[in-house]
Amino acid sequence: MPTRSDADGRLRRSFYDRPTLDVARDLLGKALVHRRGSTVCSGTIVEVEAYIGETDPACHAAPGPTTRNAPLYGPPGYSYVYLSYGIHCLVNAVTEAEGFPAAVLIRALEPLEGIAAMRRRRARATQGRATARPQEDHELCRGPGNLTAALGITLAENRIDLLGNRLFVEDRGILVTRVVRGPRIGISAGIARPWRFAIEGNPAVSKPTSSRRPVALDGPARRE
DNA sequence: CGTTCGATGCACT
DNA sequence: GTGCATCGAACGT
Repeated sequence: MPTRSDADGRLRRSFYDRPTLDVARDLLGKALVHRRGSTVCSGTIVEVEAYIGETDPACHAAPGPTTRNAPLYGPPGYSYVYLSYGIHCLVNAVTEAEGFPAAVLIRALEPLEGIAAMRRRRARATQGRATARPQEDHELCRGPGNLTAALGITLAENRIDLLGNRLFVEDRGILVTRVVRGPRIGISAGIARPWRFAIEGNPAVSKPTSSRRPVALDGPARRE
């Protein structure tokens, strides 16, 4: 079978040019890396969600092509970053063939490199607000808005090639065995689709509302 | 345990 | 003008 990463472990275009659910599951355990100048921040991807096509009511492509969602219709292996609730930038990896709008939202990382920079950025992001600063390392990138703040990913990182040297994903040989799967978080439509994946038991995984608990992939079927 | 709510910017109707 | 793929504190039961 073809390798989907290069000699350095960088994921190739062919990794992203696949069914989105496969890409989502396979992104678990990979390392997301952001370089800004000499500052490098990275973390192991521990939680993702898939957004697939115009028929997925929670996907930004649901209304058809617009200015904002244009990256979803572009080639796979590009970033899609947008502003959520006027406060947080959320980062996706575009998947599937060009023309089919789909992506994987990166929801949580376990910090690897650049932890001091992550703490600085998170502290800056909470300035002027009565919000507690993260104490433990695994809190730095827990949640899609938190991880972009920690890594310094902004709208300036929208629609950039994930095969470049600025924002990319690496295979560092981590084998993920236990995966939990459940409904996506924070959406009002499309809740029935279990398109959220996370590494079981990882402390950096964001906490869903109790009514939306994930279930183990191997576990018993969950009642609707 | 659970739900509510403010902060905040912008794409979209 | 409306509604978010959020976060975390505050408050209700």
